[in-house]
Amino acid sequence: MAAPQDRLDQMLAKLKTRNFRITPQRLAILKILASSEGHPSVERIYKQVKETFATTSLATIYKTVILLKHLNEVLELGFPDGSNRYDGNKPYPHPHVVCVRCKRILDPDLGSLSQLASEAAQKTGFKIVDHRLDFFGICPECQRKE
Amino acid sequence: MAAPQDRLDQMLAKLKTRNFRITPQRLAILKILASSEGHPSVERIYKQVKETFATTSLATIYKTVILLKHLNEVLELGFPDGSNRYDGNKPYPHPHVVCVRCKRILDPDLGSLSQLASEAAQKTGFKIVDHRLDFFGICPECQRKE
DNA sequence: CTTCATGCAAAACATTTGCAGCTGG
DNA sequence: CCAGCTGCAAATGTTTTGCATGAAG
Repeated sequence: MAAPQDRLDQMLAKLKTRNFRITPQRLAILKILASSEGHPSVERIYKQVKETFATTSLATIYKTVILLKHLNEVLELGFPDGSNRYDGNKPYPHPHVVCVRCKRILDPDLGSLSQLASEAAQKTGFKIVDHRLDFFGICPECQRKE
Repeated sequence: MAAPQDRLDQMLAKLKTRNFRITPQRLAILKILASSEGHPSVERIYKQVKETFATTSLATIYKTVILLKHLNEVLELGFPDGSNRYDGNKPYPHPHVVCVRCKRILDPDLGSLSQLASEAAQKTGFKIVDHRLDFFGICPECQRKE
């Protein structure tokens, strides 16, 4: 996984290149996303930013996250129940393992996924440009609490 | 793929077993879902049902779809943009190929997915109970229109 | 300085809920 | 008959939008 500082610098560089401003609020959001081990939700980011900037609004978080998504600097993980989680650490498609109890999300290193993608392309004639792979289950910690 | 008639019968059987009533509206919804080649949205189901029952309400569609989801007779596919699509034909997890242009969704037959699941379980210690695999791309028809 | 971002509040949406009346079994 | 379903309308919850003010560059 990339060092958080690297990711932060990459994000900042992209914003500067595209002439978007670096505001204190944005910087705070970037920092959280760049080191997002926990794949935070918008609400979680909001609460963290408010610890530093008490007047920050949810709208600002949404606007920034959408901006970063369009710049391909954050990966959006939407779930059927409407919850959205964000990964600024690895902003490209990759498999996830989601605990259905505590909602923690991990990134396992899996081989042979690209193989599946070409199989899908071959069998359907689609030109594949993106993917999403989630496994749902119960994490070791929650299993212990059973 | 199961014959639509088989799926319809299975759904009806499950409803009867659990003592849920077979109303004309429900029957119409079941028929659509049982033969859901197109992975319809709630809105799409609503429009189709209204052709037969003009006074049907959206709430009824939602209630029925949620009921079927809880009975494991329909698979819900939620997407980050908030759109939900339903598959009553194969109500168990399976890979999808989604056209980002026309939104059509196909079911490719892919091997070696269970292999990935065990790899994920092994590497994370999770007890895997469900999964979701989507490939996004451009279908042959939309490629032709390029 | 000028333009863009912020933050508030209101709007927009999709989905859910409450409830009176209807109807399947 | 009568529990459960329907359909309406109102409520909900989340994300988006408009706009006046403020700050980045």
